[in-house]
Amino acid sequence: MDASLRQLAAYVAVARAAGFTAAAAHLRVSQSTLSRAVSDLERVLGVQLLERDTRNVQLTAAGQETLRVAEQIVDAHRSGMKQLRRYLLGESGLVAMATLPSVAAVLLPRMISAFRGRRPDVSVRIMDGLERAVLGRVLNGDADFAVTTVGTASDRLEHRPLIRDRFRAVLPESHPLADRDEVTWEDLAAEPFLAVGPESSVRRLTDAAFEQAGAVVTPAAEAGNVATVGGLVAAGLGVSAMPALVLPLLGPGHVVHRELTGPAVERRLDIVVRARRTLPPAAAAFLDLLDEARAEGREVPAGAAWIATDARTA
Amino acid sequence: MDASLRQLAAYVAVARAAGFTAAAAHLRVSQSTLSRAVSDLERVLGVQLLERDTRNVQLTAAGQETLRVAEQIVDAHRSGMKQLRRYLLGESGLVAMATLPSVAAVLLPRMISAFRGRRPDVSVRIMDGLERAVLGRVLNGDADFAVTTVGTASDRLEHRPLIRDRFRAVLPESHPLADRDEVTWEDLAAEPFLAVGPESSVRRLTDAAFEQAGAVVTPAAEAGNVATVGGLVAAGLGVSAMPALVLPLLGPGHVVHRELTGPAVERRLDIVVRARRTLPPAAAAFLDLLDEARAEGREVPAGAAWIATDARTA
DNA sequence: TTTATCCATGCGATATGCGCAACAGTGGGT
DNA sequence: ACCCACTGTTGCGCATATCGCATGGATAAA
Repeated sequence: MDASLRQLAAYVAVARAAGFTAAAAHLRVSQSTLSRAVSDLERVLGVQLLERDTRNVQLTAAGQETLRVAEQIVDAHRSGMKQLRRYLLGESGLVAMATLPSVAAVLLPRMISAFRGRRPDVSVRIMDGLERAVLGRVLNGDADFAVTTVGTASDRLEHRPLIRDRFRAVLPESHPLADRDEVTWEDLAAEPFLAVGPESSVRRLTDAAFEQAGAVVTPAAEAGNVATVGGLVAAGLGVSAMPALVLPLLGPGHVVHRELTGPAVERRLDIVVRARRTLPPAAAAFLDLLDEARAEGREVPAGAAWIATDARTA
Repeated sequence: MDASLRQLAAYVAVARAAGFTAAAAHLRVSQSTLSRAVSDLERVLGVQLLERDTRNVQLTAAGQETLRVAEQIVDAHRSGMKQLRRYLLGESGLVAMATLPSVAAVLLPRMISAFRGRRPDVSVRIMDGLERAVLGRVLNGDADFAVTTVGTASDRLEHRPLIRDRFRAVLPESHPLADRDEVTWEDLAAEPFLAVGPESSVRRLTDAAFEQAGAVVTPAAEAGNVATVGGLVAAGLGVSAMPALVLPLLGPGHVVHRELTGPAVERRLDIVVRARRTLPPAAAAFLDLLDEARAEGREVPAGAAWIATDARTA
């Protein structure tokens, strides 16, 4: 007892073209098809919609009303499908990413800017936090993916290595070590070391670096976030080591940074997605953009470097 | 490349019921049908919409968006069809009628009131004017039908006699003829006669009545509308004759009216519609109401009387 | 381990949709 | 007055879509 979309679309075309032949040419179907479709619609509705006058067709009163309604329905379908197509092509929708504050502030902005330049109708949501929280966002579905370090692997997550981020020594401006072009972890171990809190993935890596260098370092002080540590360094309380990408977060204080040699210590930033789960198209498009930027070797903040694609899940 | 309504509706049902079996029971179709429909939709869109987990189904991100869109489309179709059904049943829409002022003011109000009581969502538009204008409204389609006198028949119009409206003598309160219960056209012919303008259908009938009575009457005065004529009568300038339905329009002036005997003169009010043209459903419903009122012999203003249905086109 | 439940799929019957070709009505041109 | 060009309708056959039944594979519950 319901009119089909096909019948309604056919009717709209015929009514607008004021003729079956013209409408058929417009829709690229045979004229007899339209004749039947409209005839069927009239039969289904139980009303005559058109006054056929061999020369041209005219709408009856019921035809007018039916045209209004049919246009609404057909338009709703057309615009809905268009909407959906755009979404599925990643041209609309939302990219929800979780990431570390440093990545959010230093690495992502240029990526997001490029992305929004190409896909202005896609919203980007960034949820920054420490590693644990970031991975939690991905696991519970709040975020489509994460760009973060990964301490312990989970079989519910998949990783794609993205960026290598070298640690650099962070020193007070007037510190003796600041005279050198490069310093070693042993050099740092000999100074009062200012560490970030144990929640931070950076802390895990500095601890490991010192251990690897055979040094036992007890932090002279700890702070929850890197900017605070930077402040402590600027105040001359000691030295620290941080990945290059976080350095811009330290602000314009009186600190300098130098290359860190000896054991090359770096953090690896991975793209992390939920295992066995397809990404929303817009998110996939964003990741494609990252891959593209990597393939083109597009510029990345100093101290960071792309990791080639063929280096697969670790 | 477009999803069919059937696929979208199936998907909405499955997504809402969170399962194929439950949705199938709800839609009264087999489960396999839904399985295929959703599968087809996924194929058409090129995206997985549901995570099938043998126990229950979950929406993917694309599934969420598709559900939003599919609901819009399906709702638009459902509500559109409902709208249309109501229109076709005459439960919504517009009744546009053209009629004479007296009919509009005296006969129709009770009919319209009854009609709107039953079909409150139908608008009623009344266009009043003199016979020529009224018929013009019907001919050009402004009005769905008319209730009016018809001087000359047209093959582009169809008539259905509706109401017989007897002429009555209209006299100044203190006029000698006012002492009688009834007067004749000859009586009136002996008095100064006050006529409505030649445009009015009433004028045609009074002229005919005098001629039939063998009297030659030259109006003592003419006025464009009956209320003015009533005023002239009240002022004692003469007498007149008007159909019963017109009398309420004269207002509470000092005029009286009496039965007019001799040749029984009446005007016939017809329902007039365009030939070979189907009425809008709401208008048809209104005419049905009139027929029903006639069949039940429902009360009609004094001086007017229903004309039986079997008295066909004249 | 067994059972019940759920979704996917092969299969055959049927309905629907489509274009071709032939037909029928009508207005303009000759 | 006649004919032609154009319009919409309809019969027909083919292709495909749609449906339900029956079946199979997988998994959670008993």
